Amino acid sequence: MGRSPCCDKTGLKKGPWTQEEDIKLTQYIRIHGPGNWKTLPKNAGLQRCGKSCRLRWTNYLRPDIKRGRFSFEEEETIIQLHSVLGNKWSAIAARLPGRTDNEIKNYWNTQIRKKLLQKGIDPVTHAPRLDLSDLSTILSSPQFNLANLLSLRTLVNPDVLRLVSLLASSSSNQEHQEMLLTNHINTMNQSPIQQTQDCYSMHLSPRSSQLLGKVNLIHENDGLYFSNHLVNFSDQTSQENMVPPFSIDNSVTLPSPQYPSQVSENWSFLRSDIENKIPSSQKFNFDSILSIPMSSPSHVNSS
DNA sequence: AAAGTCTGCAACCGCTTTCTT
DNA sequence: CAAGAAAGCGGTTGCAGACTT
Repeated sequence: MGRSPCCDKTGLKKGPWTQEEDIKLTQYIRIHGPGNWKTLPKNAGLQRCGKSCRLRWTNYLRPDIKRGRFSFEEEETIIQLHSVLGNKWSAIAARLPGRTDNEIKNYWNTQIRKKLLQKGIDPVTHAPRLDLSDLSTILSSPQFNLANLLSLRTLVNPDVLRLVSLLASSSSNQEHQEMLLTNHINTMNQSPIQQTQDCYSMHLSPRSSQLLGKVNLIHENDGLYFSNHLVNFSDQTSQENMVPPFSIDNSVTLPSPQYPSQVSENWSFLRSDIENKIPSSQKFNFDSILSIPMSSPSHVNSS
C-alpha cells in the first residue's frame, strides 16, 4: 500500500513558473486569500498542484518577502539561531521577518556553511573543528607565509597546533588568525623544545598534506580533538613521507583570545576532553595559557 | 570561442505533523 | 479516538548563468 499522492498530477505543469502563472496566483490570493491549496489551482485557472502553488506563494510571491542579499546582522542571527535550533529552517525563518525557510536554507548551504568551515567551525555542531584540514585553510590564506612554515625544522607539537587552531577558529578576524599562527610558529622557532620519551606522530588530511608537502593523514571521526588517536599513530603505507615523530612539549605560548567569552565555552569543552585523554604529565597549563596577554607572549611550562 | 565545471537558487519529493470529520 | 486530508517541513534535484580551462 503506497502513499497517496498529494494531488492528481496528470496534466499538471511542473518546473519554473511563468509570469502569467504568477499573476493568476497572485490575483486569486489577493481576492480570496491563501488557503485551501487543493482547490486553489482549479479555481485560479492554474495547471499546477496545490502544493506547488503554496510553495510558489510562500517562497516567492508573498508581498512581505524581503528580497536581496542578507545583511551582516541577518547572517549573524541565522548562525546564532542555527546553533540553538539546528536545521529548523522554518523556526529560524520565523525570527527573520521577510525571509523564507527555503531562502535561509539555501543561504546556509551555499554561503554560511562554507564560511564556518573556513573559520574552522563545524557547521553542524558549531564547535571548533580541530583537525588540521581546517588549519590548512588558515595556512592557505594568501597573506600567510607558508614558506616560513615549510622551512621549519622544528618539532611540531600537534596539540599546540590544535590549540592554535581552536583559538584561530574562534576569531572572525582574519588578521587575528594569522597573528595567532605567526606567533605560534615564531615561538616554536625560538623555544628550545625538548624531545621527551613520549612521542606523537601526526598525520594530516589530504588538503593539509598537499599544502605541507611531506606529511600524511589521519582523519578519524571527522575531526580530531587532542586525542589518543594521534599517539603513536603510524601509516604503514607512507612511512617515507612521514615527518619524524613530534615531541611533546608542554611549553606553550599563545596570545589571549580576542573574544574571551566566546572562547571560554570552547575551552571548558576542550579541557575536559583533553584532561580525560592526555596523561597528566602531558597536560597543558590552561589557566596560564589563557592569562597570557596578547602583546607579550611568553612561555608557559606546566611541568 | 567553445566546452567543461561550478554555483546559487527555485522547485520538487516524500516524510511528518496538524487539522478535520 | 481513528482515519484521512491538508499543510508544513527539510533534504535533494535540476537548471540557468557565471566562471574557468
